Amino acid sequence: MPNILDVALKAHVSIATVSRVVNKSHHKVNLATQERVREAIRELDYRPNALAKGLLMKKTMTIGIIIPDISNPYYAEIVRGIQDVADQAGYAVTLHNTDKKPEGIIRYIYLLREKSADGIIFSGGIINGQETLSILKELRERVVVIGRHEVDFPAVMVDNIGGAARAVQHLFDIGHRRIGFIGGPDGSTTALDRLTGYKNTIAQNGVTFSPRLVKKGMWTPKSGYLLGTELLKGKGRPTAIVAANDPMAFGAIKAAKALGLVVPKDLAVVGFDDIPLSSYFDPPLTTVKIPMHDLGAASMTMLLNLISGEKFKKVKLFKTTLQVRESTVEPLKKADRKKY
Amino acid sequence: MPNILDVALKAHVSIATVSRVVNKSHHKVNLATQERVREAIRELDYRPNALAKGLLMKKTMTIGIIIPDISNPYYAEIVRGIQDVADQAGYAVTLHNTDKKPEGIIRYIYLLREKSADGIIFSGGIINGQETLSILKELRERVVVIGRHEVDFPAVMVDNIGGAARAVQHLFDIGHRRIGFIGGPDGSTTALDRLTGYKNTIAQNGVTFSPRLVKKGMWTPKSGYLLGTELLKGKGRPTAIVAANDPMAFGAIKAAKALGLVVPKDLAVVGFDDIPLSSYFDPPLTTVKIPMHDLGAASMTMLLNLISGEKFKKVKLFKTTLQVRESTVEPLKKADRKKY
DNA sequence: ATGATAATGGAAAAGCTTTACCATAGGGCG
DNA sequence: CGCCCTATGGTAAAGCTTTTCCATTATCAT
Repeated sequence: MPNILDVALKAHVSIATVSRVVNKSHHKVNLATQERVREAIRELDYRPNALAKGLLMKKTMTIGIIIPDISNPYYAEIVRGIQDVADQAGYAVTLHNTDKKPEGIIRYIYLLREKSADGIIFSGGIINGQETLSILKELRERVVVIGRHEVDFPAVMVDNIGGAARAVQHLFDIGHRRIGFIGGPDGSTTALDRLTGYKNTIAQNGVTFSPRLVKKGMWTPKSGYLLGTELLKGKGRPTAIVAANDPMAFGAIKAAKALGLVVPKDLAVVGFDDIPLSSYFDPPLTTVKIPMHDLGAASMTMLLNLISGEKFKKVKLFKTTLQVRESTVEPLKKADRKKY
Repeated sequence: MPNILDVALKAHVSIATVSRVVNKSHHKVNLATQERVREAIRELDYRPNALAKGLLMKKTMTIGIIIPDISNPYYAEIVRGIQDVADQAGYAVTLHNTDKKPEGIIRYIYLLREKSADGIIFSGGIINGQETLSILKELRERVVVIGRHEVDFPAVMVDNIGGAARAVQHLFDIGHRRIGFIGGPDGSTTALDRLTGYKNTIAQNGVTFSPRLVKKGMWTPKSGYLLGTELLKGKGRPTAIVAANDPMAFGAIKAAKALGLVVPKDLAVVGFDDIPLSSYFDPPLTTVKIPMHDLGAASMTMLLNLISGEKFKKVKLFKTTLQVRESTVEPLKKADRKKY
C-alpha cells in the first residue's frame, strides 16, 4: 500500500503539500501543484492510513454498539437506526453481542477503549457491578444508553411502563379481568418496566396481582409457546395475555390454538414492539408499538452531540402507542378504532 | 490514557520490558520485575493502544461485513454466525449496510482499506462493474463472499437452485400444476438462482413457463402481499405459490386470506429461508430451510484460514432442505413426512 | 534596484507500539 | 583471580499521518 511519501515523491513535492491537498488545508497550494498531487494519488490509488491518522488525531471515526443479540429483530432495527445516522456522519460502527457470555460487556468496553472508539452505544443487557461502573466512569462523556435510566449517562428512553399500562387497560376496557403476562428474563430493565406497567394497571382496575398469571420468558417464540401453554393449561386460565414482545405473543397464540382456543374470542393477546411481521400474522397482532429505528437514530444523534461537545438534552423519551389489531378485538370499523 | 512509557516509568523498567511482559515474549524477564510491571499496569489501568499496534504489526484484528440490510432477519442471522466465530478468534467486526445507496459497496471497500481491516465478508447485493472488480483485486486474498459464485473469491454457497427445485417439485408431487413465483429484486443472484430452480423444475414436469405467474418482490411482507394479490386476482390464478423468502410468503398468505381463500386447501404456499417465526405462523409455513447461522460461521472460518495462510477448500456449498409444514399440506403423520 | 511581503514548500515532532540488536552485570569455571 | 557466557534490560527504528513552525522564492512597490 502506497503511503504519503510515495505520493510526494511521485509528484515531486513534500509530504506536507500532499497532506494539504488531501485535507483541503486553508494553507494555499499552487493549482498546478495540486493537480500534480491529485494525479499521483490517482495513479497510486493512495488513501491515507486511518490507523496513523487516528493515532495522531485521537479520533477514529468509529463507534461501538453493545447489544445482547443482533438476530433479535428488535435490536436489528435499533442497530439499523444507529447506522443510518452514523453512516451519514461518516462514522463506522463495530457490533458486539453480549449474550451467551456474562463477562461480555466489560470485555467489549476494554476492547473499544483499546481501539480508541469515539463512543459507545449500549442497549439491553445488564449494566451493574462495581467494575463495570468504574470502567464506564472513565468514558463518561462518550457513552449513550438506550432503554435504561438508572445509570447517569445520556439516555434514549422508551415509555415501557406506559406502554404496558395501555396494553393492559385496553384489555380491561374490552371486558377482561384475568390477564396473564409473559415477561422477559431477569435482569432486563425493559422486561422489568413492562411488568411494572402491567402490575400498576391491574391494581388500578381493582384486580389483585396473582403471581400465577405471570411468567418469565426469554424473548423467543418458543418460550412464548411454552409459557403460554402453562398459563392456559392451569386452572383459572386467563382470558387475555400480554406478552413482553411480539415473538412471544406469536408463541402464546400458537399455544392457544393448539389447545383449541380461538383468538380473540377465547383468548385475547397483546404483544410488544410491533415488528414488521406482526401485522401479517393471523390474526394480526395487537401490540405496543416501539419506534425501534428512531430509538437507534436518536441515540446516535446524541452521541454525535456528545462528541462534538454541543449542548443537548440528556434524556430523550419516546412514547409508545397501542396498535389495536385483531388479536384482541374482532375487526372494527375505522372510526371505532380511534378511541384506543 | 496512560501509555507504555507511563507504565515503564512507574515500574522502573524500560518500555521493552513492559512490552515483553504484556506480550508474553519468550525473551525472559525476571519474575520480580514481571510482578512490578503487572502492578503498574493494574494501577494505571493500562491497555496497549490498538491503533499503534495495528499500525506497526499490520494487523488490526478487525474485519468488515458488507450486507444490504441488517434489519432483514436473513442477514441478521448470517451476521450473528460471523460474529460468533469472529469473537471466538478475537476479531472485532464492523458492519456496513449498502441498500439505499448504490455507490455503497465501493465506498465501504475503500473505508475498510483505509482502516486496515484484516478481511471483508460480502453478502448479497450486487458486485460488478469494472471499478468494483479492480478495487477488489488488490484485496483478493482477504475477501470471502457469501452466496455468489461468479467472482473468483473464496465463497460460501447455498444450493438455491436445488432448494427452489425441491419446493416446486413438492408442489407438483401433491398435485399442483399452476404454480406462481414471487421472486426477489433484479440484480440479486440469490433471487436469480431461486427463479432458475423454479423454471427448471416446471419444465421438467412438462409445464410451460408463464411470465404471468412470476413477480418480482422486494423481500418484504408488503411486497408479498401486493404481488400475491396480483397473482390471485388475475385470471388463471395459480393453485400454489413459491415465494423467494418467508416474509413475502407471509404477505402472500395474507393476500389469499383477504380474498377468501383457505391455505392450503385453495392455495398452497412455500417460502424460503425458514426464519424462526415461520413455524409459528398460521398455518405453519412450508419453506426451504437455509442454514443462515452456519453460512455466516463458515464464511468467517474461511476468512480466518485466508488470513492465517492455511490451505482450505475455496468453495463450500450448503445444501438446502425442504421443511414441509401446513401451508402446503394438511397435517401429516411423521412417517409420511419423510418422503420430502 | 532593493527591500518587504505574500505565496508556497519543507523539516521535524508527536502520537504509541513492537522487536531486533546491543549493552551490561553477575556468576561460574578454569 | 580473570574471563566468558548467560540472563536481563535498554535503545532505537519503523510504521504513517498531520501540523506547526521555518525557509525560500518571487513579485511588487518605492
